[in-house]
This record gives sequence, C-alpha cells and structure tokens, in this order.
Amino acid sequence: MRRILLTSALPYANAPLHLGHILEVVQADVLARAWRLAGHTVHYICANDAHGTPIMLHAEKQGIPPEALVAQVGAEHRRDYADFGIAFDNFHTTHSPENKAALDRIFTALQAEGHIEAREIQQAWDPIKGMFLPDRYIRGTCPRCGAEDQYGDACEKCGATYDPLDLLNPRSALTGAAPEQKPSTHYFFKLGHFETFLQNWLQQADLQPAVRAKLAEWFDAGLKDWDISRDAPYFGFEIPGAPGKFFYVWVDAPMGYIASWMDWLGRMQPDVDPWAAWLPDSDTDIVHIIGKDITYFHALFWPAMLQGAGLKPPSAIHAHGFLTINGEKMSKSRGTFITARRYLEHLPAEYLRYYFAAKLANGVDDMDLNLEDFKLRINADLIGKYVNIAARCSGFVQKLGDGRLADELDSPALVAELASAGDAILASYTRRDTGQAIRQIMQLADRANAYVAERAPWALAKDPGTVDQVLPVCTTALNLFRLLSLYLSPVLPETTGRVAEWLHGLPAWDERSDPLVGIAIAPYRNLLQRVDETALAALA
RNA sequence: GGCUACGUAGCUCAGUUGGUUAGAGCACAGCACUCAUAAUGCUGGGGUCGGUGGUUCGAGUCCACCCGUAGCCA
Repeated sequence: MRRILLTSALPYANAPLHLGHILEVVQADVLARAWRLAGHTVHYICANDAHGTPIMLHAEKQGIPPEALVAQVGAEHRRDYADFGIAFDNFHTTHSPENKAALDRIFTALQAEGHIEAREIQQAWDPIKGMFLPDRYIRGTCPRCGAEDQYGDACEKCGATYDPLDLLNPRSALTGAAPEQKPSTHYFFKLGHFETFLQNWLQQADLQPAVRAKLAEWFDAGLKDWDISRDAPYFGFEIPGAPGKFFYVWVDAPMGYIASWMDWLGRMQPDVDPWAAWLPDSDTDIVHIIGKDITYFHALFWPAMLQGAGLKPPSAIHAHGFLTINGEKMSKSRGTFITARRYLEHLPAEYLRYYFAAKLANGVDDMDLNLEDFKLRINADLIGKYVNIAARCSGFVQKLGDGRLADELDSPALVAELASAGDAILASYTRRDTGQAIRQIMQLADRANAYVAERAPWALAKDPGTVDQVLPVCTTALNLFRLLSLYLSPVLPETTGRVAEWLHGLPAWDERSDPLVGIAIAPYRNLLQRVDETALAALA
C-alpha cells in the first residue's frame, strides 16, 4: 500500500473560484477517493496562494490590509470547495508561519550551496506610485506589429514576447505615467545547476508524454537563471538579510504544499517530523495535479529547488487542460465566466462532478462544458441508467416482499461479474483515466438494465406460476445497483452516501462479492432529479 | 514569431507497439415493453479519421508542409 501526498494547485486569493478551478479539484478529489478505495493512504492537501502584487493592489483599492483580503477570499474558497464535495485533508495558506519556515529552510540551504546569486538589473519604475512595475502592469505599443495597449511582456495581437523596455510609448497601468528605468538588486536561482538532475528526474518521474515533450523544449533552449526577488512594496516574505527585498510569489507558492502538510501534522500528529515526507528517503509519493499553464513552475523550478535543498522532488505531476464553456474561453465580457458559487446557486454540485469525471482523461486536452451535452449526459447516465435501476425494482420489493429482499439471488453470476469488473474500474481511476472508468461503469449499468428487461419482473408478477421469481430478480438488480454505487462513490460521494444509508452501507472493496440478501430495506426515495431546464438556462 | 499538444460520425469522446469491411454513449429512425423521473430493451441509418504530399505490401495510427484551437516563452 502506498502513502501519497496529493495536491491540487493553489488558487490565487484574489478572486472567486470559477469552474476551471473546480475541474482541477474534482479530478484530484476523485483520484484521492479512488486511491483510498484501493487501500492506499492518501492525504489531499491544498492552500491559498496569498502573495504578490495583484493581491497587494487589490487590497489597497478596497482599503483593507492584504491579510484581510486573503482571509476573506480564502473563506469563500473553502466554502465553494466544501460545497463541491472536495474533501481536502487540509486547506492552508501561503501567508502562514509554516510557509515562512519552509521557505527559510529551503532558501537557506540553496544559498549555502551556492545556488543563489545577487546582481543588479534595470527595472521599470512608476515615479508617481513610487514602485517597481511588474511586466503585466506596463502597457504600450507592440514593437513588432504596432498593436496598441499591449502588456509589457507579450503582444496579444501578434504573439510576440519581449522585454517591457522594448515597448513603444510605455505607460504604467496604475498611474498612466511613463515608467523610468531604475537599477535594483535582484536575487536569482541558478536553475542551470540542476540540468543533469532534472534530466534524470523527468525520466523516472510519473509524467505525461506531453509534459515530457514540453520539458525537453526548455532544456533545448537552455536553462536560465530565475529572478526570485521583488522590491518593496510587495506582499510576501522578506528575503533574509536583504531588507526591502521580497520573495517572488511563485517561490513560496509551491512551498504552500509543504506548509499545508506541516499545519495538518502539527494539529493531527504533532509527534511526527513535519519534514519526514519530504526527505530523500521518504516512502511517501508526492503527486501534484496542476493546470497545463503552470507546468513550468512545477516541473522545473520546484523539483530543482527541492533537490537543491536536499529534499525529495515530486513523484508525479499531472497536468490538465483548460475549461471552455459552450466551446468558448471563459470570459467575463462574453458572459461565459461561471463562478463556482453561481453554478451552485442553480444546480447540484454532483452533476458537475459527474460531467467532469466522465470527460476527464489522462491527457492535457482542454475540456468543453457544453450545457446541452451536460443536460443530456446527466439525464441519460445518472437518471436513465444508474438511478433507474433502483427506482424500477424497489417497488416490487415493497409490494411483494413487504420491504424484505429475497434470500437468494436470481443471477449470482451477474452479480459476480459486476463485482469482478471493479478491479478494472479502479485501475482506470488510479491511472487518472476517469472517463474510461465512467464508461466502464455505464456499460455495467446497461447490463443491469438489460437484465431487468430480460427477466421482466412486472410480467413475472402477473403469473402465479412465476411470481416467486420477482423478488430474487429485484434483489439481484438492487445488488447490481449497490455495486454501481460503490464504483461511482469517488465521483458522487453525496449521492452514493444516501444509497449507503438506504442499503445498509456500501460494501467494503474486498467484500463487494458478498450480496445483500434477506434483509429489510426502506422504501426507495428519489435519489436524483433530472436537470432542471430553467436552472440550466439561468446559468448560460 | 518559436515551441508543445490537440483537430475521428449532428454532439461528447475511445482507438494499445501502423494490418482484415473505423468503435462507444448521446441525438435521430423503426419495433417492443409499460416496473421506472416519457425512464428501459432490441434493430438500424450516419464518418473520404482537419487539408495536401510522402514513407510502406498496408496509415486515423509514422514523416513533411499547410489550416484551425489551446498553452508556454522563466
């Protein structure tokens, strides 16, 4: 049995969660639950990404301290996640003493080993605001194609990337002032020191082919030093021995994984060394679920920093694609930006969990949330196939069996078949091919419905010569339903939890071959409603 | 602009190391059934696998170029 530390990417504590965030955590949560079914020990941890210029400026605009903004947004994030059934073992924040401790240990070690270098560079400076400007806060005309009002690092029109110094007619996005050039001492992480290590690591780590291909590209381009410092004013941690210099948010962000783990251990298992899982000889697998846009930080800087600090690099990094809505990028102006909260105001969380799960595969492809497809899929799979099995059989148990299941199954072979199919399903889940798992489960649901249609308990019930067969048939079908519920439990914990209450618990994984027979069950109560058209329309 | 990935039936997606007439679910059509939230079962129609060229006895699967989409460029 494995010990696994599972993470999803830290959401930035600047804005509400949207459905793209939910796609990621659903993936991670399903994986965590599936691994637990398989008997592994999984700790699923996450945290708020609390630092950086955008948060500092946002808080300033609201007239509150950044700590207050982060706390407030963090509380909203927690609530949204909880309402989507995301069962973190811990959700912490990077603005915490634990994270400061993690950062100090790692930075000190990197510095001691000569992996940090300080040197002076030229930076854009806003003379009115009195601060250095991140590239994103400088706008101007693209030096290549002449497009106006482009960001300081890249042109959205022609795709060119450049230095903000190259921009024509540069302006501060904060004050409109023309930025000046000022020298400043910055600290750099010598990523190039880790080329050999990274080359080896990417061979043995559990990575997708597309991620490996992307990494190879960066090696070909040569590993450059990474600027890890920012000048005050900045919301973050100050660099030791360098007053007025702060760690760039992306330095302490991944350390939030460690901080969250430390925080959890400190409260739950204070005797355990919080670093144990991250030491080189640790038997804990560290698995990161991330969006494809941040592969760079997780697969290059992060393992290198850990290695440089004498810690264990990640065992696996799994990148996923982006979410589009009805084929379009999520965009506030186009009305395709759906926050997690807005979805929850209209539709049940588990519908979206199921839809995402059904379409997730072990690749980096983008996923489209097509609302018409969503409706058809939920209605067809969850109501028409899955829940239908329980709904169509339980009435007979009440009418003919007085609520008591038969002592014998009509088809033990079919129940055994579904029970043995579980291993392949679990394998699909843990391979992160959740869509495959769902296809396998729905195929079994089809088998169950075909079985009921073939045995036709309603017809058996009409003939005194066959009426005795009705209960064994329905008991068989309900056992199939119970197995399907077990298989769906990583995706639909709440619904299958209600099934568990109804059917005297779901079987333990290793005991799923034991049928539920000869026992009284309560009358069936509706488990899921069809997708409400009005609610769906309100979402779009 | 460079790079990486993706582009398969109306929709959403599978297609293992290239090998006989390209698969599934949904949608659609017909039939059956009426236990079930108009749910279910059976049968069927539907694709020159983004385009062009190439390698091969043979390519959705390999190569080149082009088009489109997404992300990255520290």
